[in-house]
Amino acid sequence: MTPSNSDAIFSALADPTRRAILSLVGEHEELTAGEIAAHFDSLGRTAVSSHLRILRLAGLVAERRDGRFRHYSVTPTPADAVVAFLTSVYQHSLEQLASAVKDASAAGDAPSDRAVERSA
Amino acid sequence: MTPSNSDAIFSALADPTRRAILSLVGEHEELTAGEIAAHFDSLGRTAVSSHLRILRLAGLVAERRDGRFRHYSVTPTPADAVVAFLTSVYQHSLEQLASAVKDASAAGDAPSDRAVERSA
DNA sequence: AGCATGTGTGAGCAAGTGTTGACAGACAGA
DNA sequence: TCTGTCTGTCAACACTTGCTCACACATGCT
Repeated sequence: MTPSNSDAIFSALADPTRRAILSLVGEHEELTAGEIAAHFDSLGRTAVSSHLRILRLAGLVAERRDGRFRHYSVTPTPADAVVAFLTSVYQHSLEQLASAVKDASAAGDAPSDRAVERSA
Repeated sequence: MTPSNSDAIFSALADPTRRAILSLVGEHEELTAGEIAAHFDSLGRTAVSSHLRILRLAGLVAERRDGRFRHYSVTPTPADAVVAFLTSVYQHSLEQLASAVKDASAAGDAPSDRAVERSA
């Protein structure tokens, strides 16, 4: 029994590169490791591979092996731990959070991590 | 202008101790640094102080100075960056996320980080 | 003023994390 | 089968992070 899955999830999310990878994969149906690595010039292939491994271990991405390729996709229901935590902390202002989610949903267009800067 | 606030937020959330502190503070209106430290026997007072500083810098907790005491409380609208990111990644299964939030809300009782283990 | 209390800060050390380079395995095509 | 491509893993390095100890600052009480 590992202590808690949320540890792995939050640790995985802590790294900006991994969040970028997750965003990138989320924008597509599936991406191969090579395609992902191609998007990060400043990063070596092995580095991307390592990040992918961590994301996979955290259950945030799924891996599908197809010949010599490995296709990655975001796991559909992964945010459980995150939502559970947010709930436990912000239960008081939960309606606010819910409406924030709704607003974000209405926006439709993926904000992409950078769009968050406005919340400075 | 700092590049992005989400970095600080996700980094702050990456540490289990800090999440525990955040949960603890969230369960109360306000807590002094000493009260918070008292809840973590395995942790020194200065360690808690350091975590508090990181949480404060990330904008996750607010500090109110009252005499020689410092009262900490969770910031009401901090999850913006988290929600924005989740949205960008899971926009496809966003309704699911919204309903998860609603369910958690309905549960009422704070799950507390540990309750997340079920999502293994 | 003097002392006790509540709390943050800086130095130093132990542990963890990310990146790179070299190597190994799996598969497709000739 | 042989070669090239796609990808993961291992060892080593530098960097970052968290913890403790000692000290400093501010406030309240006597």
